[in-house]
Amino acid sequence: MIAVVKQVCCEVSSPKKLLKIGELAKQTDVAVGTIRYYEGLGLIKPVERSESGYRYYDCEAINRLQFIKKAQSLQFSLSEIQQVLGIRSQGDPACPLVRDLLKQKIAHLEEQIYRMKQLKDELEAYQQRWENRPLDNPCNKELCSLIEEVACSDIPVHNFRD
Amino acid sequence: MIAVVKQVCCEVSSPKKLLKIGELAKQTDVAVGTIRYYEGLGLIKPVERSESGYRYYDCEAINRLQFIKKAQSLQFSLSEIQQVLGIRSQGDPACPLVRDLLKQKIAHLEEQIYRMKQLKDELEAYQQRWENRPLDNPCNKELCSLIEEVACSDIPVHNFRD
DNA sequence: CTTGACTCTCTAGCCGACTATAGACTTTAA
DNA sequence: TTAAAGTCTATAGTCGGCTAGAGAGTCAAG
Repeated sequence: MIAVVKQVCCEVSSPKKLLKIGELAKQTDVAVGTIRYYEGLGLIKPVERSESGYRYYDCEAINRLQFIKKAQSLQFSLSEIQQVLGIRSQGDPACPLVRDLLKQKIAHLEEQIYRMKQLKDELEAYQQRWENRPLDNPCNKELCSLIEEVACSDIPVHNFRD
Repeated sequence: MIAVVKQVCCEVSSPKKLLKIGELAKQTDVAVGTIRYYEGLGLIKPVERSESGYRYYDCEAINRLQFIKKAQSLQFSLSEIQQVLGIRSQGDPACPLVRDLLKQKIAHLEEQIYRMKQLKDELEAYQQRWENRPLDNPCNKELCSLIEEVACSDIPVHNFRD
C-alpha cells in the first residue's frame, strides 16, 4: 500500500535526492513563499538545512504539499490540516478526526447550498418583478423605486458570514 | 410611491428631528463604528455637523443604512453598494446597474451552488469508501491510508477562491 | 456644577492565506 | 572570476468588513 502510494506521489527512482525549496515549489506548483509560510505554521519541515541555512526536502515533502493542496480543495482550512498532520506526526491514526471533519464539512456544505438556493430564488424574484419595467425611464430620478423596494421590503435578511 | 416608501422606511411624524450617531445606530442596529466606517467609504454622510464635530442625521440615513443592510444580505459587497449609491447621488437612475449586478449575482450563485454540490458529492464519496473500515484500527499507524488516499488520488482539484 | 454617557479622531488589530519587498548571502553556470 | 539566479530572514501589505482602544472633548440630567 505504501509502495503504491509512493509510486503515485513521488519518484522512487532517486530516493536520496534532496530538493531545494525552489525545486520543490516547481514540482508541486506551490510558491516558495507559501512553503516557508507553511513551515511557520508547522505544516512542513525540511529534512535538513545546509550550513548556510538552505532548506533541503525529500520527496515526502512533495506528498505533504500535495496532501495540503488536496485538503484545501476539499475546503479544509490550514488549521484543520494542521490538526490532522499533527495527530499523524504523533504516530496516531488521524482517520477518526478526518472522518469527523468530513462529516462536519458535508453538513456545512448542505447548509450553504440551501442558503444559496434561497438567496438565488430571492434575487430571481426581484429580477422578475422588474423585468417588465422599461430600462430607459425606469423610475423617478430622485428616488429609484427599485432600490427603495429592495431597501424597504421586509423579506427576511440572510447572513452568510457564520 | 415615494410616500409609500417613506411610510415604510422612516417616521414621517417628526421630519425635522435629527439623530446623533448613537441614536441612528440604535434605530438601525448598525454599530456606531460601522457607520463611521461607512462614511469613510462614502456610503453615508450626516446632513450636518455641529461646531464640536458631532454628526447629525435625518431619517434618510435610516433608509440608507437599511438599504445597505438589505443589499449586503443579498450578497452585494460594500463597493458594489457604493457604485449603486454613487450613481444615484449623481441624479441618475441606478436601476440598469442594479439589474446588471443582480444578473451577475445570480449567475455567480448558480456557479457556486454547482461547485458546492460537486464538492459535496466528492466528500460523500470518500465517506462512503471509508465507512466500512473499522475506526479503532483503521490503518497503518505510520502512514494513514485514508490520508494518503486523499493526498494521492487524482480527483480534480477545485478552487473556490475566485 | 458636576458627573457620567456620549462623541470625536486616529491608529491598530482581527480573520485567513498568502504575496511582496529589502537587504544580505550562497550557489551555479559560463 | 564574475554575474545571474537562487535563497535567507524579517517585516509589511493585501483583501473585506469590521472592532477595539487611547486620549480628548461635549452634552444632558440631577
